[in-house]
Amino acid sequence: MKTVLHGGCGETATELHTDCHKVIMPVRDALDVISGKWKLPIIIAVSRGHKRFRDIERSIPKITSKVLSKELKDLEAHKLVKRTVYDSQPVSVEYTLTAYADTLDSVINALQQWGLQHRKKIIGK
Amino acid sequence: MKTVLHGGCGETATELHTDCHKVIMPVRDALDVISGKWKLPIIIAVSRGHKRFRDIERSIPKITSKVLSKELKDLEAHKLVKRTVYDSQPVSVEYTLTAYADTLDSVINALQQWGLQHRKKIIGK
DNA sequence: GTAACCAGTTACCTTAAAGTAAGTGCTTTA
DNA sequence: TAAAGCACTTACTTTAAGGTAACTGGTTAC
Repeated sequence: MKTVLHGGCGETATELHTDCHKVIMPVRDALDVISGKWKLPIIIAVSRGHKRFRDIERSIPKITSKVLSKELKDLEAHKLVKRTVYDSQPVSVEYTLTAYADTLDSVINALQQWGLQHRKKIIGK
Repeated sequence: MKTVLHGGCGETATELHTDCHKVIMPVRDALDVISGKWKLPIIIAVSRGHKRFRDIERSIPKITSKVLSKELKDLEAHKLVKRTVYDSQPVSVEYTLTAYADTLDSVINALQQWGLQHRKKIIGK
């Protein structure tokens, strides 16, 4: 995993630019972690109680095991998801959200609300 | 532009899945519109008062005119940005946010806040 | 009159994300 | 004992996003 934080640019910054960058940089940092088609859907699925690999897979339309496997590893590396192996018979694996993932709640809520009204706007016209 | 809304999947839905999809689908609808490296940075730049093409270009580190041109068209198609041509001498072009784009405020704020604390967490360790 | 600014466009190329399909090793159920 | 479930992996291909660089056609400032 590459962890990137977005820093300044090489240019002479005007007041407007400086102000602007103060918003753009953190937003890009956040997008680096959560953007892509699958990361938020996976976080949502796990937060709703889907803990097992196949269970998560079934709860997210169209996802494949290959993609799920890869994204879960990314999320684990970002400390958003915890993977626990229980050596029962047979061995079972559980994925849970970390406390850190809970801090994404406001982001998910904002996106959900916006997505809902966007859908209404699209359908309603 | 393709406008996609995420609908149900073909499977028999359990209670958990139904609940889960109610969150996943709108989030994916929202991500379809705003994800990618450049859309939110552009919206932020325009909202901060950068109206002219070259001005926006300069305010966003590393963006190129090709990408900016394409993304502005996308945003216009999604009714988030308005392009106005003034036939002064020489002709000037201005980009402004629509009222609809203002509804993204809570999304941008949530991402900015999360990005800031994420940056602190990464640097602080 | 030439250099620079504006608002882009064009062609080409690289990389990363995602999709397709099949297979692995293990276990439990019918 | 054959089928199906679990948790994945591997190999290959397609698609989309983004980057590089040059160029257009107009305008204005030096």
